[in-house]
This record gives sequence, structure tokens and C-alpha cells, in this order.
Amino acid sequence: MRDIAARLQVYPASVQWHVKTKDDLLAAVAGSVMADISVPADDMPWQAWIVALFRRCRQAVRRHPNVTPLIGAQLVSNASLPADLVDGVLRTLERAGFVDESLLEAYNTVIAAMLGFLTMEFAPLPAENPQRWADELRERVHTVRPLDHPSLARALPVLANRAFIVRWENGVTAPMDASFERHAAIIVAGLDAFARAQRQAAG
Amino acid sequence: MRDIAARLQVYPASVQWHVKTKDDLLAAVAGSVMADISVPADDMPWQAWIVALFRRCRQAVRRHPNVTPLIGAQLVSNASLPADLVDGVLRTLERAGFVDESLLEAYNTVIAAMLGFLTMEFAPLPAENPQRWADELRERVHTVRPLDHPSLARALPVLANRAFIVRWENGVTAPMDASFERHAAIIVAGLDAFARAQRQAAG
DNA sequence: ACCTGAACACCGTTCAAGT
DNA sequence: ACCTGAACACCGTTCAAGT
Repeated sequence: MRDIAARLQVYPASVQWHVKTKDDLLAAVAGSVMADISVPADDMPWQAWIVALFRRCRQAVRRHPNVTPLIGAQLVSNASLPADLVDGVLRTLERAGFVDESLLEAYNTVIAAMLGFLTMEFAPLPAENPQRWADELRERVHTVRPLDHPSLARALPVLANRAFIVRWENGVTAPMDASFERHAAIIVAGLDAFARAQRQAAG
Repeated sequence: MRDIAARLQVYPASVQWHVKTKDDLLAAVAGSVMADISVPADDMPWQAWIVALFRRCRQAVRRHPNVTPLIGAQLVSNASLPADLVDGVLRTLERAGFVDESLLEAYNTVIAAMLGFLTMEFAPLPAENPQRWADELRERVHTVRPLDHPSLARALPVLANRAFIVRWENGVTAPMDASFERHAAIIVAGLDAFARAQRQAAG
């Protein structure tokens, strides 16, 4: 609040006149980021539509990575209610054949997979002493004992700083492009299987 | 910090002796929650193992829902490095046939899907005025215009307070059991398709 | 309608001093 | 080794007063 006031060259209290509280301001910021996720056109297969949405969403989030915690990890973000986005996902999943409860479940999977991955990819580092923290974690990663954790030890060269939990940079400096693409593909393949099972059950 | 000190009936400054900084304390808390996710046994198909892990993880997180933001949305959580968990996931994905880059991608999908969903399910409400906030959002949801957003309007009875973005309670008071189960199943089905494609490409 | 100026309550952290 | 007691810097918010 005080920083914003300083940036605007006004007194701290002035900000409160425009926005009631700090939470309200953060909600507005999150809403603004959510709002500029434009939705793909409907002239493609539903599978391609989902993947396209994943990519657009990542582009939008990437422009303001510091906002990600608000979107994924706080219910505040909902206040914005990006109806175009929600409606688009639902419309597309209906095309895939989902209805009622299966539509709900497919929708929740899409949103959780999309925003969940991005929340984690761009999770901020500890504000305190990022460099010291990164060094410590990197060190700890290298002390994995091959006899206790053979798979981890073996995979370490591939995983180090590229895999969740085993990294010391976030998506801002170490983007996870390939994994994000794969994640989107896996979600779509899984939804496809679910849709087929639904159709078969329906007769 | 001050609350903890009060709870322990000591002066605020006393806490700093045991833990250097607030961030360090939060990292320790996150680590403690991560640490009590025990890993399933290896005597089941890899698909069942992944689903079992999803369930165990949710149980652990559910016991301390307020910690979820630390786990999903902050890189601090990594500091704990739950090696048993990471090694277990890798070992299981190796059983499924993944290696090198495909192992990395499959691993990232599993972790993001698991922790990402939980982060969102248990995302905290705005601390400020939860009731007022919930009322406002519920109201806004009901003003969706059917001509502008037909799919959303039609699905609203099913989605209201049960779907991401369209809810005003979090998983503590409104658990998303069915969607979580479905999400796990979709991830496994998607991984399965990926594994088959890998095998085929390998010859 | 929008900002000033001062004040208040709160909170993480420091540090010299105690035991 | 562990805590006290006081102090400091910082930050979101309030409010009467200005224009």
C-alpha cells in the first residue's frame, strides 16, 4: 500500500479512498490478469481447444508471474468470475459429450490442471534470502543417498532444477515448457478416455 | 510470531532463538506436513499406486488445510525435500515405462496434478470478511446472463459452490471428493496413453 | 470528489541484559 | 543454552481536516 502510494506520489491514506482494503486491491489485480485470458475460437476439435486454452492461460500468467499465488492459492481470485472463460470450458466439454456430474468433474479437472500447474511453476521463492536459500537446496539435492533413494539418485541429472520439489528456481527464470505441454496432452488424453467411457455407459 | 509466543507463554523475542525467521518457521511447518505423507507399498500396479498416493496426500493435507498455500504456491516447501515421496513416484513411473525426459514430464504431471488440485481445493478465503465476500460472490454467480453465457447458466445448478471459480467455500467446508477422484483417474488414464505411445515409439 | 497530515494498532526482528 | 524487557522499523488503516 505504502509503496503504491509512493509510486503515485501521494500519501499512503490516499490509496484507501480508491480501494477499500488491501485484499480488495489484490482481488482486482487477480481479476485483471484473469480477464485478459481470451478464449480460443470454437472451430477446432475440443481436444485442440483445451490445449489452446492451456497455452493462452500460461501466456497471460507469464506476463504477471507474481500474481499466480492469488489465482491458484486464494479464493479471492474467484471474485472476478471470468464468465467467458468458464462458459468456454463448459461449452467445449459439452462438445466432448460430458453432462451433469461428469461435466462438473471434467471441468474441475481442466481448471485444477491448468491453474494448478501454473501456480506451482511460478511459485515465488522465499522473499527473505533467495540466493542463500537456493544454494542450500541445491546442496541438499546433491546429498541424496543412492542406496536410500536409487530412482531419485539416478534421475537427478535429468531432474535437477527442472522438476517440482527438486528445483531452486521457479518458472520465471527456469520455464517448464516441455512439461507443461506434456501435462496438457496428458489431461486431454485422460479426458478423452473418460468421454469414451461415458459414451459407452450411455449406450 | 507474537501469537505463537503468547501460546507458549513467552516473550515474542524468545521464538527467534529457536527459529531464525518467520519464513524458516513456515518452511518447517510445510516440511512437517509433507513428511507425514507415507508412500504406498510397491505390490500393486503402477496405476493403482498413483491413485493411492493421491488419496494419502489429500488425507495429509486435509489435516492441515491452512498449510496448503505453502506447499503449492511457494517454493519454500521444497526445502524439506521429501525424498521418499519423490523416489516413490519416480520408481513407480519407471515401472510404467518412463525414462529420461519422459520420466521428467510424467513426474511433473503427477506432482502438479496432485499438489495443484489440493492447493486449489483448500485455497483459503479472504481473511478480511469471509461472510460478506461469500455473499457477494454467490450473488454475482446468480446474475449470470443466459444469453451471454448459455452453458454456464445451464450448468449452474450443478456447478454452484462445487466447481472451481464458481464457489464461495473451500474444501474445508465443501470437499470436492468426487472431482478429486475423477481427477486422479484422468491423470492415470492420460499417463497410460503416454506410456503406450512411448513404448510404441521405442519399437 | 479526492487528498493531506497525523496518528494508531500491529507485527517481525534486534539486542543488551539477565539466569 | 534460553529467556527477558525494551526498543525499532515497518505497514495497513482511520479520521478529522482541508480543497
